[in-house]
Amino acid sequence: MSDTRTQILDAAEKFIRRGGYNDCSFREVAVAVGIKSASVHHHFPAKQDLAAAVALRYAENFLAILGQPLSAGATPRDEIARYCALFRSAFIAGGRACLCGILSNESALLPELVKSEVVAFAQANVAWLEQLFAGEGVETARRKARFIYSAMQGAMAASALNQDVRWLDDVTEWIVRGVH
Amino acid sequence: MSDTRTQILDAAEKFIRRGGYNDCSFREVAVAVGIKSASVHHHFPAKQDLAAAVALRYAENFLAILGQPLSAGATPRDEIARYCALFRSAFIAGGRACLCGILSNESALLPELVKSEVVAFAQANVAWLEQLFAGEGVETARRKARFIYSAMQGAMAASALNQDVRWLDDVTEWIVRGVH
DNA sequence: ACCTGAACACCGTTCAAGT
DNA sequence: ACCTGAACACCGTTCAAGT
Repeated sequence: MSDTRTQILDAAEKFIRRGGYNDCSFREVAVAVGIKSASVHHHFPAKQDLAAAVALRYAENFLAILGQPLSAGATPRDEIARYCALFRSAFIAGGRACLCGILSNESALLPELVKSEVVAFAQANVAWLEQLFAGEGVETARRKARFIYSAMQGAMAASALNQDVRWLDDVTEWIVRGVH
Repeated sequence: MSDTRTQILDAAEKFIRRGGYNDCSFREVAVAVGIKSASVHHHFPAKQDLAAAVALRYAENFLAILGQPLSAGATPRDEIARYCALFRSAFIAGGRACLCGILSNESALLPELVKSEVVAFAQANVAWLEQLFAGEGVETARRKARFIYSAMQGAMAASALNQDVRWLDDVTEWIVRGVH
């Protein structure tokens, strides 16, 4: 049995992935955990604290799975394929878009605390990808990295919208084939 | 002086682009127009009717600007550049992501009526792009089209998140150069 | 430390009532 | 046809009060 704080984070992540920041309510989280909504505020003073904690936990887990790029003799192309596959399995598992992708498109309405976590996630992703293109100059590396990250986030949104993983597959296919 | 219905659509679009579906409230729309919130329901019975009408108007305008592809001797590369530039100017004008891109990432929480408008927008975009690659076989054309649409939507979200149009520029640069 | 009930100003929606 | 005030069940947040 996990502690109350973890249960709150689990419930909040589920609701945010269901329908974004506004679709996650303290009252619904409280029911899922088995406490009262006012009690949730004891663990996370405001909603932005809760959402920021969810985003941080998601980002740390995502980046931990990515690990160090180009280890064990993997080629850049191998690593790009692995990167894309990670998005695919995240979609298959959750049936929905990347948590930080969902929050990205709500950026205009997000409290500053949540937004900065999402920005950090995007920057960490791009930094990881840039290492794959280190030999090609900073500008090209940055463009390629931003391009792959953007395409995967867009494909995730489209797959979620159409409830069809083949959007992700089509985009992945073209990225792996075309970026060289 | 435009009619009440148009004023409601204008206000609703502004609020949706500010912060998504949930950040657009009948009460705030009513204040912007100068009527009471109950009166807004006379023009649009439920919130999904209002949001669907906003999405439809946005899509029709976007597709009208795109027009017929490959007319006046334009090459596919010209048209791709024009397509990307349209997203850029939409971002510059609104300072925010594509209205249908914002709604895409909220797809899980959207009422069916709104979701189907967003799906139609995505399909119309892909259909337009597919015509640019008509000679390359249906599967390649579909992959390229989905890929460009996804990358631009993701880049829009990233530009809005970071308040920096250079995300869009970097991705556009790579698409125009790389898709051939 | 952790939880609670009650209150506040918000929200979408409904409806009987006005012109 | 178009608008309105009042009510309903929701929301995030606060706070005094309990253990």
